[in-house]
Order: sequence, then C-alpha cells, then structure tokens
Amino acid sequence: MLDINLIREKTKEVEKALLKRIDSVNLESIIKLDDERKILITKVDKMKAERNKGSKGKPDPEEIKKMKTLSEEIKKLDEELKNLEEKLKEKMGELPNIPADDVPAGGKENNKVIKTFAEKPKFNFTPKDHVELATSLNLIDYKRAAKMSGSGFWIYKGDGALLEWALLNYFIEFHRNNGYTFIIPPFLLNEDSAYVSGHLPKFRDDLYWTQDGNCLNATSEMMLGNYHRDEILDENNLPIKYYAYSTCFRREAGSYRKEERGMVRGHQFNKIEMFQFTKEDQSWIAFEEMKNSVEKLVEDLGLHFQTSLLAAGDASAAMAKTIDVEVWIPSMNIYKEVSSISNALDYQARRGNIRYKTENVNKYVHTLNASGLATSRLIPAILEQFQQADGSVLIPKVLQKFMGKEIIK
RNA sequence: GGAGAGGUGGCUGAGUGGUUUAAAGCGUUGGUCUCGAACACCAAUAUAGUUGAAAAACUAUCAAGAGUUCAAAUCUCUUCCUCUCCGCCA
Repeated sequence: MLDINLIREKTKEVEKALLKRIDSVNLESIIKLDDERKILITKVDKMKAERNKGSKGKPDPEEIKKMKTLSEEIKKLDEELKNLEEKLKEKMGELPNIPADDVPAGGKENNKVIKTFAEKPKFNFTPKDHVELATSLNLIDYKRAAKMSGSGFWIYKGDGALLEWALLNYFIEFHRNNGYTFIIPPFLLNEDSAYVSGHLPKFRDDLYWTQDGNCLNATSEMMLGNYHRDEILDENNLPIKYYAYSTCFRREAGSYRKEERGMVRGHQFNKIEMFQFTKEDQSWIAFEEMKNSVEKLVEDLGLHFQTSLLAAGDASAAMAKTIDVEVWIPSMNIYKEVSSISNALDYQARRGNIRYKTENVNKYVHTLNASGLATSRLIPAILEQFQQADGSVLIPKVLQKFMGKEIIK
C-alpha cells in the first residue's frame, strides 16, 4: 500500500516511477475518490457532532423527533462512505510499490547481472545431472515419493537427508552468529494473514487450503511479516532481525515439470527465511547487510553463482528493489534463483499497520526479507558442481562437520 | 466434539442505557524538592481520520461485525479469540 498523501503531492513523480513496472497508471481517479471521501467525512462528522450534542442529558419529545431524522440521514451517509472507502482501498491495493531509483524499468529481459562468484566448473568427463546423481548415490527417492504423495515430491534418504539437514544447520548457525532471532512458526496460517503478507489475492491458486479455511505456508515470509502486525514497536529495539525455518508448500499450478526435473521445483521444500523490521532511514543499510550475508553463505559453499538486480516488472509488486542470488546448474545450463533479497520500504508495513514511535511521532517501519536459504536448489547445484569422475560428490567444507564425512559415494 | 466462564487503555481493574470527556491503581516521561538519589508532591501519558497556516476543534474506536434506541462499553444477534472441566486421540 502506498501513501495516499504522497500520491496527492507528487502525482507526476509517482506515476512516472510506477510506469517502470506496469503499463498504465491512473492516479487521477484515485485522487478524485479521495476528494469525495474527504467531503463526505466532513459532512457526516458535523452531523454526528450535532447528534452527540443533542443526545446529552434527556431531550424533550420534540428534540427526539428531530434527532431521529438526523440519525437516519447519518446512517445513509455512513453507508455511502463505507462503499467509497472500500473502493479507494481496492484501487490503492492494486498499485505496486514504487521501484527504487537504480532499478531498471521493464520485465525480466532487463535484469542486470551484478557480480559473478567463483569459476564455472569444468569437467574432463561427461557430467551427470542431479537426478541421476541423487538416484545412483541413493540420496533421493523420487519413485516412492510419487507413489506415496504424487509428482512434485521427493524423499530424502541416508546421506541425502543428512545433506539437507547439514545445510539447514549451517544456515541456522550462520544467522545465529549474526544476531538474528530464530523462529519456528506454525506452518498453517489464516486468510487475513495471507492478505497482509500480500500473497492474496494473487497466489490463491498456488496455495494449499485446509477444510478449516487455513492455508499452508508457502514461505515463512508470510508468518514473519505478520508477526508484529498492528503493533507499535519500541524504536530502541530496531532493527529487529528474525530468521525462520519452515517447510514451504506450493501447488505450482501450471508449471512445467519436464524442464525443471528433480527437485528444482516441487510442492514441498525446506527454507530458512531472513526478515528485518527497521527504521525508515536504516532499510538500505539492512538491505546491503542481508545481501552480503546471502552471498557469503553461498560463497562459503564453494559454488559458482551470480547476483542479479531485478527489473521493476520482474520483482514482486510489494518490493522497491530485489536482488536475486542465482546458482549455476550445469545440466540445465542456467542460473537458478536460490534467494531473493528485497526491500519493501513501508509498503508492507502500511498494509500490516506496523509502526514505531520516534520523537512522539508514529512512523511505519520498513520491512525486508531474504531467503537464507532454500535447500532444494542448492542440493542440485552441489551435486552437479562437485561431482567427480567416479560418480561421487565432494561435500563442501562448511557442511562436513554436520555430516561427519567429506565425500558422498 | 460437549458444558461453562470471560475479552475494557502499556499493565491490573471498576463500570448493566444519559455530566464516562472510561473511575482508581501500577508503569512510563517531565517538573518541584535534594549536593545527588529515594520518598513525597505536581503534571503529562492511546490510535486513526477530517477541518485548520497554526493553536485547536470535531468524529470514530471498550475483541470484530450487524441490530435495537433520540442516545450503547452497557441491551440483542453472529463471528473470532482466551481460560476451566469433560469426552476423543496419533
């Protein structure tokens, strides 16, 4: 949600910025609605003031008659006002966040690679893809998972399960050392929360729903963003840094399984999510810090990867700026996202009504999130990038202590 | 799943139709006192919206929504949540 006052005061600038990510903007109609709202509120409030005055003490019968007509009129106007406010809210909700100045306009094709890390691995043998490796090393059981749960699921087994858990442990330890607070949230959340996190109405079909009207969490960002909903935070506690573990569930309706074999895209995967609530002048510092953390995490695994600045149209609508960390998957000849680091500024905080008090003024916090990290795309990258001629796979140094070995064979 | 009790400001807690502009206490902040502190005393202490240059005024909010009424924290209905007891149960 954008600030209506900003839209009123800097209409042209806002319009221009929004055109970087969407084709057409009509701010005038929003301002007009807001004008109507103001006029109506002034009118109704005056009538209510009159009624309150008249109803103090015991009015005589004639006065009661007058007040009755007044009350009926107020009721009508209140109804009108409610409709107007709903319409305005809906229109405001459709507006995406204003992209940061350095974010390129347009869609995916305008994403900019910022930096590349480590070397692309070279093989003097024919490399296998991660499905072959995971199957031959008995790390992942795709077949039995399909039998039990259908396609898009997999079973971690033996060293595969240990590798998954080692990654999670590695992340958990890393964030703990960086002063983040660990959260394990419920994996089910109610509809209201999904609206506040911005996943509804857009992703309704991509979420799993229970018979009680809850949905399964698709990323713990949904939980963390709601954690301080409707609160006024103590500015001395900011920035607040959380990281959460959750299993994430996604229907992935309509996606192509063929091109994304194995575990690149599934209905269920594990993820550690980072989240920060900051003061308004601290969020870009936090953004850098989070980006550096994610880069360090992947770098220390020894993987070849790159970072990209997403174009306005490719980033999610709530975000002012997003940088993707993309890891090299040799068999696909492509870089696949393992983390998006995003700054929403006050856009999410407005929706969730999350503020802090500073010098006796309440301001909206800024919110940021980043995966730190999802495992399901790292495992293919690790298997493929670190495979040896004999079909074994070297385990990254940072994971060895969690697995008790150096090589999977 | 059944039965019961509840939800009031940062917190505790009074308030069953009309000076409630929500009592009182605690907490917090500022001041007086003091060499300094404690005590004591004085004062301030919610959020949002509208009008206004400002001072300020007005409106709404007592879990949420609807209703009754000239007037609702208070009466009625619905929903949500919390607690207690019972039942069921990986």
